[in-house]
Amino acid sequence: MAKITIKDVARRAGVQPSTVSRAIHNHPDIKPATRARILQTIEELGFIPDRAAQSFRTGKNHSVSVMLPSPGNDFYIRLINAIDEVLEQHDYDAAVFPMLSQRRLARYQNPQALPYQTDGLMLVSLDPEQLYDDLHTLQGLPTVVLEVHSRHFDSVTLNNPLGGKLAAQHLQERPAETFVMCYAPEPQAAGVPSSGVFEERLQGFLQFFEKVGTPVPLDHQVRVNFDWPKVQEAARTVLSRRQAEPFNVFAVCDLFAHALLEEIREQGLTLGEDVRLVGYDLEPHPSGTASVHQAAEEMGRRATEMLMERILQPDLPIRHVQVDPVLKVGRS
Amino acid sequence: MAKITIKDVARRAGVQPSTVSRAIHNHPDIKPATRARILQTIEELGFIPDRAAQSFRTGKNHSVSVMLPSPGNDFYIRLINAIDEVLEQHDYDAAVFPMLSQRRLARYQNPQALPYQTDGLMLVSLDPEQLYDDLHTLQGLPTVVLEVHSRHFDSVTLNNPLGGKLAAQHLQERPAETFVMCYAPEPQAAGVPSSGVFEERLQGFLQFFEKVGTPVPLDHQVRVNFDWPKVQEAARTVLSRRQAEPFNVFAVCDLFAHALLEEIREQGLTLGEDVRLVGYDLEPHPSGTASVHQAAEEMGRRATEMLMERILQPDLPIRHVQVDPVLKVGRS
DNA sequence: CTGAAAGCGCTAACAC
DNA sequence: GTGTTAGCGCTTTCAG
Repeated sequence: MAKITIKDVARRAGVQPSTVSRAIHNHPDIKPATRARILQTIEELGFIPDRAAQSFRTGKNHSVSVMLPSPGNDFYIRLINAIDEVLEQHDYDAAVFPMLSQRRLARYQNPQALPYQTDGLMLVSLDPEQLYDDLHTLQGLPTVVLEVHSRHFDSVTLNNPLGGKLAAQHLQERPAETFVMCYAPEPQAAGVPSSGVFEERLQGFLQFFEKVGTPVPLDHQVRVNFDWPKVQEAARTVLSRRQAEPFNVFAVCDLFAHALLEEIREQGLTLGEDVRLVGYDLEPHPSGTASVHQAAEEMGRRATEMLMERILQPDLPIRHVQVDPVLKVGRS
Repeated sequence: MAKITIKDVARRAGVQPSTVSRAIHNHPDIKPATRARILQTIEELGFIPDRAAQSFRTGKNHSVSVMLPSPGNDFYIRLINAIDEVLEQHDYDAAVFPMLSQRRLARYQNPQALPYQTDGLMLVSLDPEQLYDDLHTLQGLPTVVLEVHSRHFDSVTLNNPLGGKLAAQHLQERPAETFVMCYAPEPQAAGVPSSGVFEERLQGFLQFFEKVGTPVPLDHQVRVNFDWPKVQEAARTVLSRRQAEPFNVFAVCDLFAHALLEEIREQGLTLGEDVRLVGYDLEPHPSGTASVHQAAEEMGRRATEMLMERILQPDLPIRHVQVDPVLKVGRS
């Protein structure tokens, strides 16, 4: 029961190993009949090409690594699915590397670590400058950065200021007292997602209202970090500061929106009537709310296509793509 | 700027390639001085061994795949960290494959798919019999199954009946009307975690009370699936059926416990006094509750060690390990 | 269209 | 303790 190699197939089919190789890879210069016969033999013997030998020989292993903070939230799942879809078309596969621990952070400083044993790397919500002590770790590995802008690598970012602006426009068409629940940056945990995106959303939001001459006062901007009890408290604060119904709220991320939704329900307010809430990537999308929809799918597709191109042509100039969100309005 | 190989190092250090190889791998039969000189040269040239060539040659790539339903929850994070820790000691690395989509499910039927290009496989909360149309997909790849029992592979399971029993014991020491919020299986989504674990917990719980002569009546067993609004409703149902305080509740999973906690808070009840809640792997662990603590870390460690052993000795008999949970009582 | 042959980079058995 | 050598399985020229 020794390993079946390309030689065994060749012998059995009465051809040379090189011809078997051509058959496997749909090489044009092969007579269909020969090809069919070889594939037949492959079936019979249950031959499976040795991928280690293939990647050794060709220098490609048809896989890419996706590094991200910690998956499981809806945005990342949609993103990974989009990536998978494009990769599949290129006959590639994705391995996921969630940066769950300090141990991994340290381990992956080493250029020999597993994530870099692929043909390409996608860094999601991770800033390479913060992640790596020395960018040299990536040794010229084809890389594209998602959700973060980078000078050194291809990148796909979301137009966060536009997201804020869309939220603002929506609310401005429904004039009322307007609040925003925004993110208060903390001492940065090493290598984790740059909080810049929330600030960008906020600024896009504030700037719109400034331009139209109705700036959002400071005490209508409630800042909080990601500590759930504090988030709940902040949601209560927002509601307590309102003068009357209806009033408007923009939540820069879904965690904040969920806290608000809970509080709104408890106080017996009606969404879309008493309070107009605009969230970010709300899922499920409750009626009576609006939500800036992040184009996770488009971001994933674009990034994957860029990566595939760079794998084929490593010397391409660096490219940056920005993807626009759209506003989704729940039917009320 | 051609690729630096072991030959370049050998030439520069005035030795043969084989000696360089020995230096890299801490082979005992090498003079410390020679070794030092070679390592020095490796530094100078910035040589990095070609992993593709190494795995081709040795048939090992020092990595294992971890397949799981969808990560992100606390249990899987703890598990992966534990796995990482043991792997690191063996100079191994883990690649994670979350089964996020039907596409992946289909793709990974193919024995040539990426997850199987490693030295070993860990299947977490996934039953190989359901996952694979044909177990032959795994082609004798060293495999260990976690959280699911398997006849064909090494496995590490949690003692779920004991978990239920521990919960029951705890509540029985605090006599009161006792409820349980348990899982109602739905038409099974293909390949996803067997719901059996919840049933096992429930049965352990019920059997204990039966044995001590105070069985839990049927209308005190509230069944619900994983749909959040329905879970909230079920939590309300539990509370509405109580006759008086104090009363006891066992929640077979953290989702249910969270719904109960929310409801308890809203009704202004006091944990540990009005209501004694026993959850499963509650995180954070609120005071006034008890929680069956699943030994994610121990499970991860044991499984990884088993896998390492099997990689070294593929012909070992199949082994099954069961890990006991412990009850953690929050200080009230 | 197919065959012949070289060799990718590394390791391990054996020789000395 | 180190050198010599063969070869892992596959792809890819180059010849015919």
